Amino acid sequence: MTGPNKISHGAHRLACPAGTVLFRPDDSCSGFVVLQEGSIRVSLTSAGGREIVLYRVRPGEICLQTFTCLAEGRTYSAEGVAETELKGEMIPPGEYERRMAEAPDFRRAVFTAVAHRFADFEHLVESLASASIEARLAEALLARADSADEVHLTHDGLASEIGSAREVVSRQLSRFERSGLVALARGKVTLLSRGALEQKAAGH
Amino acid sequence: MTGPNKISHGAHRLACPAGTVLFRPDDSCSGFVVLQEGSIRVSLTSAGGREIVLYRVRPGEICLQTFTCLAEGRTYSAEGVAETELKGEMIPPGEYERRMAEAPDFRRAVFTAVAHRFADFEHLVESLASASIEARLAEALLARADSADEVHLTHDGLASEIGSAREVVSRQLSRFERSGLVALARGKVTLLSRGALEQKAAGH
DNA sequence: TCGGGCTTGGTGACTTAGTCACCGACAAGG
DNA sequence: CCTTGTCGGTGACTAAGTCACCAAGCCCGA
Repeated sequence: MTGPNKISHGAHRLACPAGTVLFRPDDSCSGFVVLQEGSIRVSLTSAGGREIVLYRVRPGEICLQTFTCLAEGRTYSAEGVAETELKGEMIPPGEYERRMAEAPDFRRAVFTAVAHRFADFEHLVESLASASIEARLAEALLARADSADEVHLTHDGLASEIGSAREVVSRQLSRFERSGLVALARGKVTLLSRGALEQKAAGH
Repeated sequence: MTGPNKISHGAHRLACPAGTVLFRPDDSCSGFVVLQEGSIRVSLTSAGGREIVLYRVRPGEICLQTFTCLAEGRTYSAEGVAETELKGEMIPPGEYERRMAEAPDFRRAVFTAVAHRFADFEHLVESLASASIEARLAEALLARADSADEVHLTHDGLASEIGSAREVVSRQLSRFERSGLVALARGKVTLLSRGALEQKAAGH
C-alpha cells in the first residue's frame, strides 16, 4: 500500500480497460470507487433476461450500489461494467468508514452524489411507469448522441437503455427514420433533427 | 423550542392525523422526519395523471425525498401523505447537519435507511421493467393484506400501488376471482389462497 | 478470397397491457 | 326517497412485448 500506487492515504490506484466487469450481482464489495476518468454502466438484468441500464457513474459521481453494499455489508444486486478505460482510486471499506466519520467534505460529496443518483432513479421510475416507448427512445437517443449527433449503439443496446425489447426499438427507429428524424446504419443511429426528437421525448 | 414540545435538543414534536399531506412536488423541505408511529405514503404522479407509490416510510425508516432535499437544498419531487395518524420528531435542517457531523449513530442509521430505500427502488424498477401485471398485482395484494387476509383498497388504489390503470386491475382481479384466489367486494379484496398468489407473484 | 458462423436488424402473427368511453351498482346525506 | 359521487364492469381500440424466423453484414480462419 506504499510506493507508486499510493495516491492518498489508505487508497490505491484503480485502472482498467473498457469492458471490464467491475461487479456482478452477489459479488461482495471490495471498496469505494472514486472515479477520475471514464464511465461505468450499472444495469439490472431480470430473470427473463431483460436488461435495463440504471445509471452511469462518471467522475465526481458515486456508485450507489457500492454505497449500499458498504452501508449494509451486503452484496451487489446489479452489474457494473467499464464503458471506457477507467482511472481512479479505490478506497477500502475501513478507510471509507473513517473518511465518512472524519472528513466533512468527503461526507458532503457522498451525500450530494447519493441525492443526485436518487433523482435519476425517480426519473427512471416515472419513465417506466408512464412514458411511451417513442418518448423514452427519443430521450435515450438524445442522451447518448456524440458531438456529431451519432449514437453508436445496436438496437439491442438501445433496448437495454430504455428497458424494452429489440424488436420494439427496431420498429420505433424505422418510424423515426420514415419521419426523417434519424438515419439508420448498422450499429449506428444518426440524429437528423434534435428539435423534433426533443418534442417526442417530452411526449409530443 | 423549549417547554413541553422539546423532545430532544433542537427537534420538535410532529403529530398529525391520517390523510395529512406532508409535502407535494416543489415544496421546500422544512426538516428531517424521524417517525415513531404511523406510515407515510410517498408517490409520484406523472403528467398523464398516472400515480405510482414509490415507498412507505415507517418507524425506523427515513424519507429519501427529505434526505435528498436536505442534501442538495432542493424541493420535493414527489408527494407524501400520512396513511395513518403520525407521531414523531421533526429535526430542522441545521440540527440535521449537526447530527450528521457529530452523531455517528444517527449518521449510521441514516445511511442504513438510505441503503434500504435504494434497494426498494431497485426492486420497483425491476418490477416495472419486466414483471407481468399478474405478478405485480399478486405481490401488492400480499404486501398490503392485513392479518385477516383482507386488502382494504379500491381497484384505483391498487392501480396506484403497481403503477397501472384501474381497468387493468379490475380485469386481473376478476381473473384471480374466477380462479378462486381472491373474493371481491366493494373497496375490499379477500385473499383466499396466499400460496397461489405467492406463486403468481414469483412469476408462475 | 472463399465460406462458415456470429452479430445485427427486419418482419408477421400473436399476446398482454393500457386507453377511452360509457354504464350500472352502491353508499351517504339531504 | 332521490341525488350525487364513488366504485367497479365492459367493449372496442391502440400500444407494447413476445415468439419464431429469416436476411444482410461482418469477422476470421483456411
